[in-house]
Amino acid sequence: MSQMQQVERQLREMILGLDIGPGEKLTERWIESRFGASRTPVRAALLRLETEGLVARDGRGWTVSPINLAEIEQIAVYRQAVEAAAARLTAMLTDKSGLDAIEAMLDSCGPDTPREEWHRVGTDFHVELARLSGNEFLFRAVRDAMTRLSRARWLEIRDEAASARAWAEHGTILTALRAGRGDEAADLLIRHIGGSRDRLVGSLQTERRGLRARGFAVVAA
Amino acid sequence: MSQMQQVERQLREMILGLDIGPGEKLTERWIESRFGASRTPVRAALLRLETEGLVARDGRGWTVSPINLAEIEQIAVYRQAVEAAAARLTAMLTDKSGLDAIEAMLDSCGPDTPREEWHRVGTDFHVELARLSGNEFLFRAVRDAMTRLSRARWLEIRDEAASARAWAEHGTILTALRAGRGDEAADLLIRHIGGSRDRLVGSLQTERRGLRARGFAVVAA
DNA sequence: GATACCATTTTGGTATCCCAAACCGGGATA
DNA sequence: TATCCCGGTTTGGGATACCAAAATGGTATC
Repeated sequence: MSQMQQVERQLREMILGLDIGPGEKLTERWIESRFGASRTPVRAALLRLETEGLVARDGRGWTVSPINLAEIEQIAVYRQAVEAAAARLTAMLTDKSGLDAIEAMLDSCGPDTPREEWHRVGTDFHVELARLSGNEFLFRAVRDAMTRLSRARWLEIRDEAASARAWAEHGTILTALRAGRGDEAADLLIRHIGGSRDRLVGSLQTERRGLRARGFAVVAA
Repeated sequence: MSQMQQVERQLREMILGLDIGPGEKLTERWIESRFGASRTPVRAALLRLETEGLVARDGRGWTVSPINLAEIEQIAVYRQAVEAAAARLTAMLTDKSGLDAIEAMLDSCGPDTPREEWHRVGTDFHVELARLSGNEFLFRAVRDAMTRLSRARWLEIRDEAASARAWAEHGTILTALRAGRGDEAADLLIRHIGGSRDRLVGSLQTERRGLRARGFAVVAA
């Protein structure tokens, strides 16, 4: 694997893992020394992460993108559009094996599953569903949206009840899809995403003070 | 403006203007000498154009993305999802001045308007409509989709009747939006995009032999 | 104590150099 | 004639040097 890809992957992991806080300044030279690569691959990695929305230009320099509540709300609307469309396509599939795989993935999460895994599976549910649609653009849209939401979702304070409800909603969506009821699945998905957004934004607004205290930039809605 | 941005803009224009044919090989050194910049800004420009889908990796090297009929059909589905969502948002606006501006843009095209201008306005109708939604992600999605479609739309053989019909559809969509009938506008938009896609793909399939003769790579659906 | 100003350092933008791998063309061979 | 092989050339990936602009920090001034 090329160094550019390595730098990109490691830097993305540090950003998504909050090892570098939202809003923090980045210098090409720091990244260079941190990962033992020269500026050429570093710049390439930054350019790509910029298109992913994980890094942003700040004047002449670079910044880890802040958590942006307005953006989170806009992404929810965007997701509702593309995930509903993907669901309608997926419901028309005759081969249900893809749905089985997604269900197995959901079922693999139990009470003792680490939080990290819940986070990943909760993301992959949506991404893999979009992939099943067979439409590359819908898939990328969902994947990129979930990437942008990743840090916010990680910072969210989720109560047990909310998590259980979300998982139940995933189940009903799968059931509708398996039965070929695309419109119903789309509708459920839209409500599910709306609910997620409300809880997410609410949680972050509550937590805002604490997050700022940790040095995380949180931009208001 | 930085050289990277200049190279990016000029190269994009050459690709969209078919000065460099779809499928053609690109070398960083050729671009470097062509635009009088060094490889650093050239590489940055290529990385960005890659995310726009105008340029693709070909093994170790670079290629101008071919015209891809399968991609065009997938983009249509994607557009239907995001443009319908944008239309529903736009219909809820109380301020109709944005719609007035779009209508004025449409009206500025007359019988003696150059083809280039029709192409641009036909694109901007959709992009500006999405911009009015106020949702940055829907806007970018439409803008990027239209960019990817640009070359194919330019190569399309459009008969007078089809163009007139498309323009009439634009008008009815605006009317529905102005009246706040978002669902109707969304439905009209979905049909409009579907019709565009059918004519576009049909035209390209008919033209395929001729396009190949011009050295343009056209990938089948 | 606050502020304006200047010297120094840092930083991103660019040009250029090196290298290993891929590519290409021609000649030998079957 | 078709195929294989080999060496020279090209090419992208990476490293580094240089520069102008921006940030920084300390100092003199009010």
